[in-house]
Amino acid sequence: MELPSTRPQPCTDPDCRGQHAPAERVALAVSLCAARGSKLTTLRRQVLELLWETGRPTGAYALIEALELRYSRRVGPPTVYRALEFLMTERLVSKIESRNAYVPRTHPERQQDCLFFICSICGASTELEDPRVVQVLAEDAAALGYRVARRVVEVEGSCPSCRPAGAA
Amino acid sequence: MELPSTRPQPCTDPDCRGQHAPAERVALAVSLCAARGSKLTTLRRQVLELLWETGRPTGAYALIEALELRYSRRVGPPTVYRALEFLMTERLVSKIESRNAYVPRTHPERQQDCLFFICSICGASTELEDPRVVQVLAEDAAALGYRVARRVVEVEGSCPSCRPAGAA
DNA sequence: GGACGCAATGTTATAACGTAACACCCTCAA
DNA sequence: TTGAGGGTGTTACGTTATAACATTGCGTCC
Repeated sequence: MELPSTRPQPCTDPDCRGQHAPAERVALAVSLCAARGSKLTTLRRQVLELLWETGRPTGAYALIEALELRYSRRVGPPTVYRALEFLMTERLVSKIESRNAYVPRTHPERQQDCLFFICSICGASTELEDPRVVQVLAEDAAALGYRVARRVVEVEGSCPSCRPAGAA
Repeated sequence: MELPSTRPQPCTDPDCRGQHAPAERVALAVSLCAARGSKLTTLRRQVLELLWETGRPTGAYALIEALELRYSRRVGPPTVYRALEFLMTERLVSKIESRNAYVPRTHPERQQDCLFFICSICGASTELEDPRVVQVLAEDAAALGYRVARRVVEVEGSCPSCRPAGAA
């Protein structure tokens, strides 16, 4: 069998063009939602901003606290969960199932679920798209007669920054 | 690049030899733990039996109810969670993160984390080992400088039995 | 045999995560 | 203007998981 030879890009992506600051990420989301005709309300935008600014997977209740701190906005759990649901539907956010936490997606315009590498020491996560994973899982699903609706691929480990110089 | 050509086996495995009934699964676990010098106590064995008998991912609180029904044994959450922790350490059980549920593993003697296909209609899950997934994730991890400790790969979809005759 | 050590389990309480149900409010269109 | 619908607020509760400490059981060493 053959797999696509595309290698993963940890966001050295051509269409990224260095638009990596939280504000730029959010601006992209705003225009994307405008184009889609979906409503990125203030609350939803604030949640997305917080996720970008935090820089790591964040739980719903931590977001509630952050909304209070950063925007002096007191909301209940249902409110935040509804915002997260919207953001996930729009592919602006993914849930890290193994952590009950949420991360912003770098490429909301793409359809495929992506992979996440999560550092168990610092808690940071790295998003990746790898067509080879998609391909292999599709083959396995076909062999089992499964129709794929959603992929959850999360690799837990230690990131380079947390394993300085030569540690295994 | 090349990947190992080994194809996944949905438990048509040579070393399975048809030992697929719950009692046989549990017997295997008993001898495995004996060989390892780890203590598969009554409680832990009962939890494992229940998981095999249920035949699908089961939550901790459902196990508490099942222990009461099946063995007239009343236990609190910590007790069951500790049993599950032991069983996971011994690789006799895996957690399905996307469901907060637990499944018995068909090949506790193997080290690699495996993949799960989960039917969102009937709730059943199918375990699979696919060295290609391991390989691809290892390559991605290397590219990012990550050291892999644990893989969570869960594919949600619909199983053949739940999509009769020709449905996409 | 008794005292100790240690692992396993039991118990209580609570933390963390998530949702149902209903109220309110704002906007937009007829 | 009024009614419909989507978004948010509020209350209450359901579900999942763990901390902290008590008890039990079992083997070992003197």
